[in-house]
Amino acid sequence: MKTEARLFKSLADETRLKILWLLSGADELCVCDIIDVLGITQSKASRHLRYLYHLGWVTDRREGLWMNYRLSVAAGSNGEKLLKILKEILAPLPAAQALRRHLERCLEAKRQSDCAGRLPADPMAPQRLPKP
Amino acid sequence: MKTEARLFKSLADETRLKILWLLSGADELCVCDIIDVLGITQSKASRHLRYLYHLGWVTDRREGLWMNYRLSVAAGSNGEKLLKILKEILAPLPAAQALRRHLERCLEAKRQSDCAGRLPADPMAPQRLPKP
DNA sequence: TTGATTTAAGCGGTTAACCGGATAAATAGA
DNA sequence: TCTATTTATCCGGTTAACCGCTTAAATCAA
Repeated sequence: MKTEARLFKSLADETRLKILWLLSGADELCVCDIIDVLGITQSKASRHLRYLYHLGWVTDRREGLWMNYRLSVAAGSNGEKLLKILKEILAPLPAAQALRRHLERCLEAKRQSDCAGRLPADPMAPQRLPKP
Repeated sequence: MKTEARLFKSLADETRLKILWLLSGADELCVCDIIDVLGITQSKASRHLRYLYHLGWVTDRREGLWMNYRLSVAAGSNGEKLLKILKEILAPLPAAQALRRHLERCLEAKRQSDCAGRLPADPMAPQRLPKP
């Protein structure tokens, strides 16, 4: 039953809760998205994402310099059940809703400003603007 | 969201998981029941039960020397949802099933010997009031 | 009152979790 | 190649969690 306690422990941290919440509303996010939206240090974001990765909550996908993470819970698994409850618990919270909106704003800003330079879509866009 | 992280943290301990599991299969248990079934120290059992009490997982009811605890999750609450998932997660585990059987054996022994297990090995000693 | 019994809480010690800052690794472009 | 950018990891320091032992509090019987 130590395994099950560890599963709950992976949800016993506010930052990880927020990360899972954000990922549950976006198909894929990179580390710098998490950094921007949550306003946390790079080491903190990366550490928690690797933590979730090693526990099987997320998968990683490299795309050039960026590492993208997305939720990965098998249908019928304990993780899926817990994630469902987690969403039910967080959904009514104003703080959680604000986080979702903040994420959308950050993603939109990224699309417009530059980081579209990440995608080989627009060769006319200025390459890699400095981040604030 | 700190509150929600704390809620998951209350399940991030193997002993508390076992206690909730036992309580979910018995209407009421006293501290010494937990001690016997889990084979843990008195301070450990009491500490975790008070922890669960202060978080609203259980209620207490004094009955003479004994303090009885029972689950207390409001219908539709986050706690009720989590408890449901917890039971689904633990139910198929052999360790959890064995725990349930062990609890039944302990309770049966207690019923038969009329609390003898908790008293000094003196058959002539005055009997304490039997528990309903 | 005294003594026995159960439980809660206090006390120190150990371990684990979390953090920020620094560094290393990986990648891409010049 | 060299440089810039992103991410992962390492390093230490701090805090929080958990534990066993002990003591205090509550209860009941003699």
